Amino acid sequence: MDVTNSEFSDHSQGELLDNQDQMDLRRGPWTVEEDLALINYIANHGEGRWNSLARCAGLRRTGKSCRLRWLNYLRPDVRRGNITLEEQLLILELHSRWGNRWSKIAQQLPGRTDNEIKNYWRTRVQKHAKQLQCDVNSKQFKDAMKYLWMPRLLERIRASSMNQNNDHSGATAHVNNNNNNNHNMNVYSSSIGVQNNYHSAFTTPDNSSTTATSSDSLSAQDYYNTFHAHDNNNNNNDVVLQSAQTGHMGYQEFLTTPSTYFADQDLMEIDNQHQKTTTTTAATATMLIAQVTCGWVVRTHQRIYGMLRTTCGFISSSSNTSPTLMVFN
DNA sequence: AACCAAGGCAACCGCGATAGA
DNA sequence: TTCTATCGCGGTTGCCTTGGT
Repeated sequence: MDVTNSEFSDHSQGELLDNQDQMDLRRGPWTVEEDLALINYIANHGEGRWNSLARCAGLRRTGKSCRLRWLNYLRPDVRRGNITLEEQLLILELHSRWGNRWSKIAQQLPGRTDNEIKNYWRTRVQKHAKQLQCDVNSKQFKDAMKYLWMPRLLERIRASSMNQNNDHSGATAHVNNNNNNNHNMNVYSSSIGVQNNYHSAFTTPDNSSTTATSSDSLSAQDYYNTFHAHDNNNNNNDVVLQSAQTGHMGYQEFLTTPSTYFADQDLMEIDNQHQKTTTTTAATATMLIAQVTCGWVVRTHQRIYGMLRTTCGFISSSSNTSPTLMVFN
């Protein structure tokens, strides 16, 4: 493939290059040699000033191209591999909050790039919307995400966590090791404080067990169940209940799935104790659980559920737990 | 084995924001 | 204040892979 771009121009940004430079510029996939040149140069001189960096490194690429390659692929902390269930959950939740703010969303998933998340959204999430024959921004689709997809992800995360605990006792020890590096870690660090803690969570070697697979897709029956209910009754709560009763989740499990029952004021109350910033929605609970089950606190996340139940007025055997349990040692 | 369609993803493009001369 | 260079973001494109026929 001839990747030389004789037509390249980016004059709109004032990134002017002389004609000879433009003739020589390469486009398309990067070669190993180019990657090495970029890595070596940045290792010795640091990043920034991308146009001059490209020239000094002897790369026949635009500064933009170099920056993109570095940020999205070569950076040492880029996290490769499939999007995990926890990450999926976070993406769904954060997108519902922030929309297509890919960069902002990516900041909450250390090692993931905005490009990767954007691609995930466009290929996986929009596929579901297409299956539903509805717009990805429609209420119909958002309901499907909130009441089916996200609870399903939670269930799978929980199941995966259980398996890890049951299958190998080392899982707990590992989590504890992580926690040792994060004394007094606070689950309610929420979107602002998540990043540091998240990183250690993602280093859990067993997280591949929660990697996304094709089975993440909602089945046609799921859609039917949800929207058949929707057709019969426009009351959202009824839709939820019917979905729970007819879907894969058991009713009791459904009741204890945070995104289905959390009231805004409940979480606002909790969230206010830890940050005075954003309005917290029911879906925040989903994110918190995702964080919890990410690995740092697999052993204790059942207690979190208990606390959350208590917070929402669900009296259970775990109701003697209190919000203080949200701080881990 | 060959062809085709769909999916996944890396890379590119355009534009607005920002910094600094 | 204006102009230019650069950065960063979101949208889009197009190539490669995979799965189905």
